[in-house]
Amino acid sequence: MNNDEKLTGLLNLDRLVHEPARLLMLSVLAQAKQVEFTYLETLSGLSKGNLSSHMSKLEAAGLIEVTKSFRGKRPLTELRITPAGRKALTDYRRQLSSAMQA
Amino acid sequence: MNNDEKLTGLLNLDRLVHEPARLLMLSVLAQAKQVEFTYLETLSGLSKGNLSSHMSKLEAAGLIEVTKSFRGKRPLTELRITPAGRKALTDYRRQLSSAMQA
DNA sequence: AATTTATAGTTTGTATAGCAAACTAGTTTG
DNA sequence: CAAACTAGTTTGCTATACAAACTATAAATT
Repeated sequence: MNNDEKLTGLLNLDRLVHEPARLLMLSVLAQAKQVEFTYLETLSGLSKGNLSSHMSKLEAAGLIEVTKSFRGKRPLTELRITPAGRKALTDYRRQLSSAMQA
Repeated sequence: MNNDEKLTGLLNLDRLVHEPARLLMLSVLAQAKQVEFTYLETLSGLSKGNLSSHMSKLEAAGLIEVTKSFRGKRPLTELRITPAGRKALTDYRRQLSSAMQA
């Protein structure tokens, strides 16, 4: 693969992963077994609505799993990365690194 | 800067540079003194309209310079990266690398 | 006990932007 | 001279990122 091909590869980046908010979410999820919605909210500073929307998209694409339960009497939403999500993140990183060093 | 801060830095990425088509354009421009519009068109496979639009945005932000002239009797549009553009690309890469290795 | 405030999200509305189709303007070719 | 090609730009559509408004429950305050 020559230099130009590495660069044009940028156009094939997975847009779902490329979005900064979702890239952050996946990166955090890749490092923990499980993460709470509210933790991500605090960490990222994103609005609940925005975070909820990104969460739904990642879930719909099968990159994360979401479980809703209760802690005491309060709703508790937890997120986990799936094998597909881990692969998507890895692939994304590989493509980007390749283009970066080009 | 701790791990979380590196990751949340993703949210501060320059969206102008982050867009794959423009990242490609800047990356190509960073490696050559000057590049023709038609060259980028062929290389990227982007439609003329799309390319023109991205070019205008990069120019408006001062990241590239565009000169229009004639080669023989045909219009010739050439693009060059500016110091500001080079800096924007460098900063973008640094931020992303930092988050990637986090 | 009733009202306010806080928690934990979801839904809705808006504004931006990426993309290609359609258009403009000039040039070459048959 | 008409058709086709070159080199871009403008326009219109669609998708999406974002926050404000909303829902629902629980805790705190008066």
